[in-house]
Amino acid sequence: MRLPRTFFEQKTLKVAKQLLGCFLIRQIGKKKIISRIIETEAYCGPKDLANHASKGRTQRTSTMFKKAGHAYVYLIYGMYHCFNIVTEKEDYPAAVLIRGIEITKNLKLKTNNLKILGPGKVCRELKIDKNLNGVDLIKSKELWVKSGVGFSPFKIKSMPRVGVDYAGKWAKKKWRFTPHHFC
DNA sequence: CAAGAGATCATCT
DNA sequence: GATGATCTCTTGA
Repeated sequence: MRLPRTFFEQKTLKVAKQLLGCFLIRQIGKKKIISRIIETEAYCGPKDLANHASKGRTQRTSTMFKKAGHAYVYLIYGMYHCFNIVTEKEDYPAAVLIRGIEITKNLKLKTNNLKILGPGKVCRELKIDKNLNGVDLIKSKELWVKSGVGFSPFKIKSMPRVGVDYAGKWAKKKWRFTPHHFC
């Protein structure tokens, strides 16, 4: 079933971990792309210097201040999009970046699946662009998340986030999550 | 195989 | 006018 808003209103770190193994559904016209989330990164609140919104509310980051469950999509390095899901309460800037997915080509989840690692590649594969910025994943017919089998919490590996060296001590936080067997 | 540079533009100063 | 939550290709050992 589709994940309810209450799921995304939990603590960002918890959402990031629980999203692993959930299904990400992208509906384009009559085509449906079903994928499973296999890597996430947490961006928690205004104090997190790696978070765009740590410098305050601007036009770009205003999406992150929305209610939990909205999509935050932005363009990076002029050519790649990154897809985040807003978490926690309204007016609190926090989000989970979707870094990696696995396309499920058949209903059996074992083989024949294509792994997409890297936020830029995820968006290219799912045709996510800034038109989807601000979309409500609770209501959207184009993009939403379903609960999945999930991975055991004990198999989740955490590591430092990527590309955020400028964030000082926040850069060392192990807020990047992936199931253990993908490392 | 590792390392480095280029592509390319919305957003903020 | 500078820069970035990236990716890919090219270079060179």
